[in-house]
Amino acid sequence: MGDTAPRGEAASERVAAHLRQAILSGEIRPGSRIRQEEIAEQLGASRLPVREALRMLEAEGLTQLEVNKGARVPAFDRAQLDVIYEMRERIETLALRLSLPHLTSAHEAELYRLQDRIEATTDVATFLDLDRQFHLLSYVGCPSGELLASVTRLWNSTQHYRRAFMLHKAEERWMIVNAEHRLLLDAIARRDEVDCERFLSGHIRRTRIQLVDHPEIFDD
Amino acid sequence: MGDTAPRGEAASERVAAHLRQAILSGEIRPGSRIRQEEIAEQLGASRLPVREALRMLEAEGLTQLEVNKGARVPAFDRAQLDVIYEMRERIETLALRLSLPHLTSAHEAELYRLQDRIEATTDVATFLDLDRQFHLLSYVGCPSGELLASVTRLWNSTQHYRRAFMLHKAEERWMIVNAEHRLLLDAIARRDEVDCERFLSGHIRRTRIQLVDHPEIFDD
DNA sequence: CGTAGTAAAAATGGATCCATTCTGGCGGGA
DNA sequence: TCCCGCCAGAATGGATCCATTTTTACTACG
Repeated sequence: MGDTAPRGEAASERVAAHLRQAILSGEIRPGSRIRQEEIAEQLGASRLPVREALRMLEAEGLTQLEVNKGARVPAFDRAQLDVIYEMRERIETLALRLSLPHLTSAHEAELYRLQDRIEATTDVATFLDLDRQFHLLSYVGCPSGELLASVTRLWNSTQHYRRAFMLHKAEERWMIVNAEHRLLLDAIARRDEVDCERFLSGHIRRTRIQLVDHPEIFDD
Repeated sequence: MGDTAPRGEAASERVAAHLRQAILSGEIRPGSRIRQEEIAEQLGASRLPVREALRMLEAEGLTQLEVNKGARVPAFDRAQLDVIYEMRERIETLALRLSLPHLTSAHEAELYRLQDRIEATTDVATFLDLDRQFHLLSYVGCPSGELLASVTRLWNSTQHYRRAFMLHKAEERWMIVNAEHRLLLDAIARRDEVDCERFLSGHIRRTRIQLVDHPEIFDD
């Protein structure tokens, strides 16, 4: 290796972090195969921590491993993505409800700051990242690690299709998302459970409907 | 090794199957540490497929791995289990709704047969196993693998606490569960989405409330 | 010309060995 | 007496090497 320090951090976690970034950024596309020794050589590690990392990412919904057939990034068709969004609707509204009482004013301020940055950017990659940060931050008060892990898995699974969608209908989508975020933000600031649930489930439902209506997104 | 055939099946999957059974049956209790070489020696394999298996089970919610600290079976307190049951309420009603249109009469017959066996048994371990089979079978028509995996994870996480609960309040719980199962079964046979959702969410909610009300279950 | 069979190449799974990190018990000092 | 630090044993993480499976490309046959 010679560049990064093996001290202090587990090699498998470094590999996992690298692959996680590569998959979420779209560098590695859904359906494509991930060759262990290719990654190992690329990161200056042996194949073993790579296998370990691929298993870690499997628990996060970012890879799928089959015996003797290697690892792939899972790909979804319209029907499958539709279900994932219905899961998001139910899981994330629960997460927000449980998070709401524990959100501090610091969290609130950070949410507003994130939304300002979302409205300021014109870059799709930045938008996707900030949008993800925005929602996940709103769940940060949630006292259940299991629930947060589920939410993260769902976001991981949808990441690629959100990007494909934004690349098509960016300008229109931008405005809708921002309007819905503002409504949600104010409901959060008011600690209004009912409005939070209403706005969030509506936000996810409308995204789902629009997303599934674009066949060109699913050209794999 | 010398006893089991390494042919045809991956060693890591054999190890995973063994550990899965051991954890779900309560042989390995939540919170307890799982030593890699102990399992490896016990099953006549090296430590590598054991690590692999532990990672697989992590994706199923049956183990938790920490760097340099080994693997543990996750344990939950009352608040955490409460959240898991709220997730079950939302996720499983969705799974049943999506499964319902694809259930065949053969599935129905098998569900009735399972319920008959549930009512016939007096053994807690058998009851837990059949109850799990009953519910998971009702979701088998669900077209989404992600959703089924989520449901399975939730059942894995609750398994130990269901058992602890049944060991305490068995006779009372038995009758309630059976009554609720019969209502659910008939709703499934009628393909009645509304009643299915109502009976299932009620079933899970009442189980949650009773379960969380028993502090002795959480003595770890 | 297309397809099935086969063999070489590549990729994955597993075992053994070594390095690093955690754990637990002991002793010394405040 | 209690607490902190240190040392030995044990457990985990990683690297290299070998076996098995998959894949792919080539050849031969229909």
